[in-house]
Amino acid sequence: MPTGTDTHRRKVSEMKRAAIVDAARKNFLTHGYAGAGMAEIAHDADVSTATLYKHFASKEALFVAVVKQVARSAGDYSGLFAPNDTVRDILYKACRTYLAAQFEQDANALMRIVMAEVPGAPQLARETYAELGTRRIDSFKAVVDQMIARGMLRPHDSAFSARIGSGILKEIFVWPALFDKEIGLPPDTDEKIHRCIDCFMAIFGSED
Amino acid sequence: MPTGTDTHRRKVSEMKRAAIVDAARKNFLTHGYAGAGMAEIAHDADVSTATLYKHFASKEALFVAVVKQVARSAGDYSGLFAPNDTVRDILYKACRTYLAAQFEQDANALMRIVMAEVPGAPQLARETYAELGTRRIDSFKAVVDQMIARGMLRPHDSAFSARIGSGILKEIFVWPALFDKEIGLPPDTDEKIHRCIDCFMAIFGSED
Amino acid sequence: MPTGTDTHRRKVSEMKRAAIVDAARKNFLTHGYAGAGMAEIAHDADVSTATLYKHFASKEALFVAVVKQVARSAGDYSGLFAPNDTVRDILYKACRTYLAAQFEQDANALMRIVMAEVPGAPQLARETYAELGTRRIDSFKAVVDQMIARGMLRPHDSAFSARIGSGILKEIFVWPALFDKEIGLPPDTDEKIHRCIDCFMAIFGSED
Amino acid sequence: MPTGTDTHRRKVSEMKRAAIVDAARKNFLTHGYAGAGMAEIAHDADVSTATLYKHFASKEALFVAVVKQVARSAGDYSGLFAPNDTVRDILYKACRTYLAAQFEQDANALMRIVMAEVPGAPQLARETYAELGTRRIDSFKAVVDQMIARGMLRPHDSAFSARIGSGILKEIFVWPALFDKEIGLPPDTDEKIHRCIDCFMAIFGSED
DNA sequence: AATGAATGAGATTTCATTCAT
DNA sequence: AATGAATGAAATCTCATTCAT
Repeated sequence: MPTGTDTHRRKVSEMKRAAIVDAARKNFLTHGYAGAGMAEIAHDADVSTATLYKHFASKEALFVAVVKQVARSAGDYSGLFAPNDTVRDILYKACRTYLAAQFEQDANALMRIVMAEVPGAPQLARETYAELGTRRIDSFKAVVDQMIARGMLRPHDSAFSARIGSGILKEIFVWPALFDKEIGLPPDTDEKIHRCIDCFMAIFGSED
Repeated sequence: MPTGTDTHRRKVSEMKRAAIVDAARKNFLTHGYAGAGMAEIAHDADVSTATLYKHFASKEALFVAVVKQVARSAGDYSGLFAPNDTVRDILYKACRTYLAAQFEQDANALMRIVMAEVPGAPQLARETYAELGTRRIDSFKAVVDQMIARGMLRPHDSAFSARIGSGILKEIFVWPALFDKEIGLPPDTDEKIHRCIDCFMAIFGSED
Repeated sequence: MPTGTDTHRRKVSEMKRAAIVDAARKNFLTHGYAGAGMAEIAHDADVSTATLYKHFASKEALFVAVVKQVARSAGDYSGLFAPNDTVRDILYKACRTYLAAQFEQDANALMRIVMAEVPGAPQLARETYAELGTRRIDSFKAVVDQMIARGMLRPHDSAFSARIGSGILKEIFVWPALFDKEIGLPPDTDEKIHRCIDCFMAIFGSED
Repeated sequence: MPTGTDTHRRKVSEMKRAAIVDAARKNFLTHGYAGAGMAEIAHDADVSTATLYKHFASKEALFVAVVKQVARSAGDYSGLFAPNDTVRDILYKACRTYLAAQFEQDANALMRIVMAEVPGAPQLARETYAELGTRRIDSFKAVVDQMIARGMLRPHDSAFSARIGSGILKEIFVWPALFDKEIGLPPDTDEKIHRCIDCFMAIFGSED
C-alpha cells in the first residue's frame, strides 16, 4: 500500500522542512543574513545541503520562509476588555501585548535583517513591513476603535492614533533594542508604559 | 624645501581619502555592508585596492569612517527662533530640520546597514546609535528647553518630550523609509507635520 | 544500500586526498613553503581549491600532512645481519639504508623547508626533527646495540655512538646536499662510506 | 668646495647602507626570508623604501649582502698554540672557537634561511655554503695541520679529519639548534666537547 | 639624493550551489 | 528522496617595487 508510505514520507519531509526553517531562523538571527551559512543551517537541521536545496531553492527563499513564519505570530489582542477595567488598564494591556510580540519572537532581530536586505530584496522588505509593521498597528487600531465606541477615548481618527501610540512605544522600547541585541525590556517597563499612556491620553483621552 | 612637496602630497592624499570615503558610502548604501566590495570601492574612487588599504586598514574601519562622516552632519538647530514666530512655527522648523538630517544624508540607509551589523559588530552599532540616534534627540531637546524657558511650552521633562516628539516623527516618516529605499518625504509632509505638532502640543503645550 | 555508494565516495575522496598531498609535496619541494601556491597545488592535483580546503584546512595543515607522509618512510633496518657478514659488511648496509632514506624520499629538501619555518612554526619544526632526525638515529642505535651484543663492537654508550656515526655521514653526504638541490649521492659513495666506517671502528671497534 | 660635501654625503650614505643591512639581518633572522618585509626593514633603518632600493636593487640583493656580512666573521683560530698546551687543550680551544662562530653570529639562523632559498636562489646557497661551511672547515684543517707537524696527531689526510671533526660537532651541537631557534649551547657543553675530542683522538691521535 | 604614497599582481580562503551515486 | 564531496567565482588583504615631487 503506497498510501501509508506516502503519508509517512510526507510527514518526515515536513518535519525536515520545519527543522530547516528552525535552524535557519537561529542562524539568521545569530549571524545576520550574509553571515549565516547554508552548510551550517543544513548541519543544524540534521539534513544534507542537497536536501535543504530540495526544500528551498535558494538562500533568499529560505529567508523569506523564516520571515513569514515569525511574522505569523502577530500577538493576540482579543479579551482585552474586562468588566471593571479603566481606560488605563486596557491601554496597559494593549501595550504589553504589543511589546510582547515585538520582543518575545525575535521580531527585533528579524527586522534588523530585513532592513539590511532592503536594497537587495525590496519586495521582501515591503512585505515584511506589511506583516511586522502595519498589521501590528492594525490590531492596535482595533482596540482603539473599541475604546472610542465605549466612550473611553474621544472620537478621532484611530488609524492615526494607533500609529502615534505605536511610535511612542517604539521610540521608548524598540528603537534602542534595534541597535543592541542585548537590550530587552527594561526593569522599569511598567513605569515607562504608564508615562506613554499619559501622553496618549493627553492627546486622545475623553475630556472629562 | 620639502615643505612644498609635503603639503602637496598631503593634499593629494587627503583628496584620495575623501574620494574613497565617498565611493564607499555609495557602495555601502547601494549593496549593504556585506554586498559592497573593496575592489569596486577602490575602482569607483579611482584608486588601487592597495592604496585603499593604506588609508583604511580593513573593510570595517572604512565603514566606521563612512558612518562618522555622515553622522557629523547632525543638522543645525540654531537660528530657529525668529522674533514673531509662534510656538507652532518653531516646532515646524525643528521638525523640518530633524527630517532633513534624516533624509538628505542617507542616514536612513546607513541606519539599516548599521542595524544589520549589530550581531557582528555590536560596538560599532552602539556608537552609531549614539551618533545618529541619541545626538539628534539631544539637539531637539535643546530646542524644547528654550521653548519652556520662554513660556511657549508647559514646564516638563524635556528629555522625555524630545523622545516622544522624535518617536512620533519616526513612526510617521522614518519607519516606512527604513523598509523601502524609494520612500522619501511624502508630498503631504507639511500637513503630517502639523498633525504631529498637534499631538505634541496636546501633551506638552502651555495651558492657555 | 548506501554502503556501496559510501565506499565508492570514500575511495574517490581518498584518492583525491592522496593526489593533493602528492602535488603539494612536489610544489613545496620545488618552490619552498612560501613560494608554493595553493592554487597551483590544486591545479596539479586536478582538484578545485575549494576541494583542497575541504581536505586541509590551511596551507600549514597541508604542509604538516606532507611532512608526516615523508617522515613515515624511516628506512627499514631489519634483516641487516646475514650469517657470514663481517662487522664492516653490516655497518656498510646500515649506512646505505640511512642514506637511502635521506636521499630517496626528498627528505633533504623537506628538511630545508622545515628549517626555514623554524621562526614561524616552531612546534612543527620540533616535531619534524623528532621524526626525521631523532627517529632515524634511534634505528641506527638499535643496529649498534645488536652489534655490541654479538661482540662485534666494543661495549659502549650506543646512543652516543649512533649520533657520532650519523654526524659523520651527515657531514660527508647530507650537509652538502642541503645547500645544493642537485647534489645527490656521489659516484664514489662506496669509498667514502668505507672511510667513515674506518673512523667509526677506530672509536668503537672491538680491540682485537 | 664640493669635496667636503661629497665626503660628507658619502659618509652619510655608507652609514645608511650599514643601517639597512643591520635592520635587514634582524628582520630576516626573525621572520625568515619570505616573512621579512622591505617596508619594515626600511622603517627599522630609518630610511625610506626608495632609499633602500637605491642601495639594494631587490630583496634578494639585500639578502645576499646580509649573508656576506655575517659570513665575513669566520672565527679567529690564530694564537691557539700556547707553550705548555696538551693536544687536548688545543683541540678544546679549536672546538670552542668553531662553536662560538656558529652560535654567536646567528650563523645557524642564517643557514636555515639560506637553505630555504636553495630552490629559488641556488647560486646564493652555494656561495653561502662556501663561506659558512667550507671556509670554517678550512680554518679547522689549518689547526690540524699544525698539530700533525708538531707530532701531536698521527700523520693523516687533514682535509678529511677536519670534516670528521666538524661533522661530530655539528651533530652534537649545531643540528638540534637548526630545528629550534631557542636552542643554544647546552650547560654541559664542556663535557660534551671532551667526549667529541675522545672520538677524534681515537681516530687521529698519535699512537703513543 | 631622498621621500612615501601609490600600485599591480597575486595570495589564501569562503560559500552558495550542483551532481554523481 | 537523500547524500555530501566537489566546484567556480569572488572576497579581502599583502607586498615588492616605482614614480612624481
